[in-house]
Amino acid sequence: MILLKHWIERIADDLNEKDVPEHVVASGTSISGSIHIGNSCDIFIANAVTKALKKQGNKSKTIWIADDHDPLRKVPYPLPKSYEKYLGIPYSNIPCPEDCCSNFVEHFEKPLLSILEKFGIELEVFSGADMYKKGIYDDYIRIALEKAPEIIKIFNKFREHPLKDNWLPYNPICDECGRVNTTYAHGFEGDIVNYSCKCGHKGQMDIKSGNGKLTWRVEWAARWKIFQITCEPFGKDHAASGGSYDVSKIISKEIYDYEAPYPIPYEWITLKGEAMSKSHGVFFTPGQWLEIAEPETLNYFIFRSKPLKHQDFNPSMPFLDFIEQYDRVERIYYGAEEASSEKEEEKLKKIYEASQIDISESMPFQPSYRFMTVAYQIAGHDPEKVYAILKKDSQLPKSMEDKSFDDLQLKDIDRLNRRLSHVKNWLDLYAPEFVKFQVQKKLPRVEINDVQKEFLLKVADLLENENYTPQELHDAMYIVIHDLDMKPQKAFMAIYKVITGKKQGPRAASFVLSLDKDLVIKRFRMEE
RNA sequence: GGGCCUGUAGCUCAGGAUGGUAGAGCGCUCGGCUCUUAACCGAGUGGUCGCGGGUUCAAUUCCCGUCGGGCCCGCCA
Repeated sequence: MILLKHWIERIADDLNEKDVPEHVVASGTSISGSIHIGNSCDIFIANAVTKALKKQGNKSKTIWIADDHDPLRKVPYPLPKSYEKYLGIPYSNIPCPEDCCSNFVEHFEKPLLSILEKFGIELEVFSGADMYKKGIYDDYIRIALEKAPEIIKIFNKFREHPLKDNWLPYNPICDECGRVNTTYAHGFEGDIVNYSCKCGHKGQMDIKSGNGKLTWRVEWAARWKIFQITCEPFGKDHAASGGSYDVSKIISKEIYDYEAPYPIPYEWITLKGEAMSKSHGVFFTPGQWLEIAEPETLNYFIFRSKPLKHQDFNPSMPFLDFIEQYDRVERIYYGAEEASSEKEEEKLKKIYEASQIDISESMPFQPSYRFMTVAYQIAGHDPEKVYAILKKDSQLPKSMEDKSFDDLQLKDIDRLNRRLSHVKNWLDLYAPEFVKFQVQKKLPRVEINDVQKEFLLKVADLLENENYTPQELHDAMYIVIHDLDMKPQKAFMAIYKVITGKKQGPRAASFVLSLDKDLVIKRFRMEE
């Protein structure tokens, strides 16, 4: 039972076999637009591996390299078409689209880098463009140029159409048009490379200037050695046989004499069944995640299944199920709920552990996310009121049933507040219309029949004369319904119509009681 | 041409490395005073684990094959 290991631990176990002074787990992201939960997966995985290695007593760190020397290939959402003029130009040479950052790269990496701390992720940040400018790649470029014939041989093993004999694994940035994907380097002398560009320009450049780029598979291999990378997660596109990992692995060994890192290929995450696409605007970022839930829940999303499993993310209704699942796992972890089997318990605990940033001693307060979508719409962001609603509707865990709001610990109130803002954002951003309702400030224009009116009047009288618990009111209302010989559905509908203007709503009795009594009575009497 | 993932309850998916005929959530049904709702609580219901072989005392799990679904690489990175 304790033999069960999370896949992150297994990877750490494998890495533990390697005899290195320090593990370097690398992640890297192309800055081709907003960085979303799909392509920032490697950061989360890399961080988790580092954490697991440290737990074993190994020295380890996570690094992140911005692939910002790559050329722009597609204009990312939501930039205007006019950005097409930058196609082919390295990201690092493109201006900030909103004039808020020093350039394009900063504009898109800032939203990610600024929130990593919230996820408890520590990493060393590097810029590809910077590395070229500082000359870190220089020796590797020299080797690549000299060993170009060998590299061609390796590449050709995987190619249908062999590369030309004069091909060089290096692309200068054109002096004239600024593009890096339209140049062809055909010769070199020392550090000077001769090239021609599709724009018609023929030129020479010095590799030391940083105005050029190793071809990807060679760059990747060089990078492994430069940073002494021992492990790296990457998208499945790199992992296909004959793909870039296969080739870079050989380049690394034969050209740079470095053992390729332990690979962790991962599957892409789809959004409501659609492939995430930066150019089409179909994506969901870690920052957006934090608007609607705690950082641990994203970790849970990523770590609950093996990295090559397909995962779909849907922030709409299924998100509520997801959060409830997370809460359940949390309860199981803290022994507040029993899992269906020992095996399941073991597994879920492992996943929970892997998802936590700091594991708290006692179980965090879990005001039901789903229920709070209702409570919030009644009470707004008023934790005391919301707490009262939770209490009245038996939504509190046993240990809190008797506690009043004033008895709550600070961390519980904190948690309640945070979840309230998450729920608010979810309602604003992703909730479908049918779960939304609003207590109308004035009597909405509604059509209800005489029996329904009679029902409301009688209930108003009841409320005026007595204080009820939800159950008592519920029962009392049914007596009225019975007396009037009406369908319950019609009765409830009347309540919702005069209060929210809709035909449906939250469970009527507790809903009515959670509202201001005078308002309800007046409303039921159709007074205002 | 090569490779990966996937097929398990009505739906979404765990499990599979260490073989001993299966789990969750949602749904559904029922109950909670006559109890609406994708928003409450409780109980229950639910599967020849895609198909065919093989190994084995025993296969959902391992092996081979096959069919269906999704995706990646074929040089852009």
